[in-house]
Amino acid sequence: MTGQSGAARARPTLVDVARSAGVHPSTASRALNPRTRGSVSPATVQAVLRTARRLGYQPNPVARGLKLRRTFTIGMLVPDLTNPLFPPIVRGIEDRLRDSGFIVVLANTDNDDDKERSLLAAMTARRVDGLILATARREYPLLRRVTGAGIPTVLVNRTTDAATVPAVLSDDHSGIGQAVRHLAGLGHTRIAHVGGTREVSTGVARYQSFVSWMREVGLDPDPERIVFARWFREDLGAEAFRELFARGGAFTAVVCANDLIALGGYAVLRERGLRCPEDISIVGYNDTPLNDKFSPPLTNVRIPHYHMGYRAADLLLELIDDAEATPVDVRLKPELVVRGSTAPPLR
Amino acid sequence: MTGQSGAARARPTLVDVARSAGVHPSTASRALNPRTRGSVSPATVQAVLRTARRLGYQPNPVARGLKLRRTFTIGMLVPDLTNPLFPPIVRGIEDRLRDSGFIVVLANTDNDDDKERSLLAAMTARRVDGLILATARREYPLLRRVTGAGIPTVLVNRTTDAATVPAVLSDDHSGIGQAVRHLAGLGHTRIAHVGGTREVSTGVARYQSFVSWMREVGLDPDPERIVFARWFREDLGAEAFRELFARGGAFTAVVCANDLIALGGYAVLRERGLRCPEDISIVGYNDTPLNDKFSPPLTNVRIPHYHMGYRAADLLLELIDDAEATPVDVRLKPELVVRGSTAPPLR
DNA sequence: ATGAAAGCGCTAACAG
DNA sequence: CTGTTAGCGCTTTCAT
Repeated sequence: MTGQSGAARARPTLVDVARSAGVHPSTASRALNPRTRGSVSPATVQAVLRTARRLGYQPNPVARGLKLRRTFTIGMLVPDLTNPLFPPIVRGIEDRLRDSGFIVVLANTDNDDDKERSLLAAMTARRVDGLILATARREYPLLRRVTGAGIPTVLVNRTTDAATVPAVLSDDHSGIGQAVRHLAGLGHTRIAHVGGTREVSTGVARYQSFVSWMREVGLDPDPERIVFARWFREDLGAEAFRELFARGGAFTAVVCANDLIALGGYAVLRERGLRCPEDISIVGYNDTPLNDKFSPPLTNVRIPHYHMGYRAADLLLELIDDAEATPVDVRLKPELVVRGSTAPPLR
Repeated sequence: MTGQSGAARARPTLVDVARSAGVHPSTASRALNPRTRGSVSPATVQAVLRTARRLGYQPNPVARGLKLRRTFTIGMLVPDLTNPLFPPIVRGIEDRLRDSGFIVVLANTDNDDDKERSLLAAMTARRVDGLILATARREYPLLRRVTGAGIPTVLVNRTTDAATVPAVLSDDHSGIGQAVRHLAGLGHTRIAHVGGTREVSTGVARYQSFVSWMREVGLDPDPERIVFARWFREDLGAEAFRELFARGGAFTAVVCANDLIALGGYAVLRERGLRCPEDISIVGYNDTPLNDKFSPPLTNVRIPHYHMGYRAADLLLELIDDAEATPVDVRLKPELVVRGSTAPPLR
């Protein structure tokens, strides 16, 4: 392992290309830029392009950005990349942005407000051209700072109560509806809900949808059968399940606000010697990878995460192009995936 | 949802601060920069600092970078972020780099050479200050282009045969050794190996370590019991397991080159009505999340992914600071995690 | 200790 | 169609 000597032969600049092609730098600039190329004689364009290629010229986006006041960079904040929810979103964003010449700067906030604040400061200091945030809470004061600074921003996966920026979400009302109808169709009547934290939009939306769909199908959304995990985590999901059992009410199925919570449910059923789906049916939410490998394989609502990221990038690009654009929220349809964790109640 | 008006009140520049503090821009610059602050009178420093704060001045790293020929940005390439192996590595890198004022630009290559080439070009064009690559193959010509361009580069997780740049790896020899000794200790003698692709360093290293450790513990690494998955994927792992069975040899345990392959093994055992661990013990590699949720919970070798990323960032920072540094490879120790997929052979 | 001047690499009026 | 000029925001000699 030797050091990386490699003489870093100076990269040719636009001036080098211009000189070598015998034209003025601004002419070279125009020839190189497809948008302005029209105002340069074809012959000159050819000459410039050829020498640029010969010299291995690559424009310097930093210098370009300094002049244009753009960085061709967008910032993305996620709570925690190791949550399997986020990688597909990030991929969707990156795939969409790449084609437009943007790059993605990624950072994790760990749901830590101070960290998020300083990350946001770092990104605005770097003059990112836009921001995609997967970290929204219903109460989200930090958002004002970035929109106030005039940075185009879109939310993904979660939104705020005071919806001031466009968001790309999945349609939780539809998703929970599919779950509830599936269970009702199987013959369940006493269906419980283990919600996620109501601090974030998905937590409330799924809870509210649960209540409204239960009524819709003619069942009773008994508050006794509704509990909330303090966060979307397996251990806290388990905690919530224990509370549900502790209340002593009867139920034969439970709709969980996400997969991790459902997994916590699996653990608690095992603790109590209950079988899934024979004794209790469970449905998860998100369709994170490997859900089909658990025992039993988890029935759940699949959210198009990759697609959500892709659309969020779309929206952001629009916003960057035209600050006056007034894009609306995008709500993608989820889809129920029936596997082994749901079955008719024993009776 | 209304557009984001927000009047983007012009950010104050260094000149604004200087004027407002009644000094020359260069003095303001010196006062703001901790390194040059010494050559400015304390009074002036105070004045500048105060007005900078009052105006909410944030230095523009783009302009700064143009002058300094640095971007305070490092590029990171992963094959596919949705592979649970990579998020913790990325987090380790980001956490380490953040403190030094660097940001991370992330991109996925999907093991596609063209994509990787163009991504690398995009990153060098942007003058990233360094590169961390998790995409190395044993034969890796692309690497020359970046080292040739003088960009400090560190490999993580995998390395190349011609080790020309430092790499942060896990010690596969140790890891496979722990797996083999665990199985041998349980009483297994006919142990098989389902390797990963030999295109990448981890594939060969684990294979070679398997052979040498089998000999070490006095067992026969029969080639009949060694197969390779074409890639580290569940379906291809299953394919390899089928081939292993098709060969007709006897074996009571198998060491897999990674977790996904082990999962493929689970599926094939089920196909054939075989039980794990009663009929066949299986050990995985990586300790990706949820390995403890499968049935049976997967015994495997845990790799300190987060830490690997962290150290890679460390190394890169050193390299950036001192191009003449000749850092060596770092090899982190893995650790066997025994769960339910291994047991003594029935005999 | 501070100011003057130049320049990083590029683009965009403005002339001609 | 092409060249001239100026400047994005910052740092750094070089003077003073």
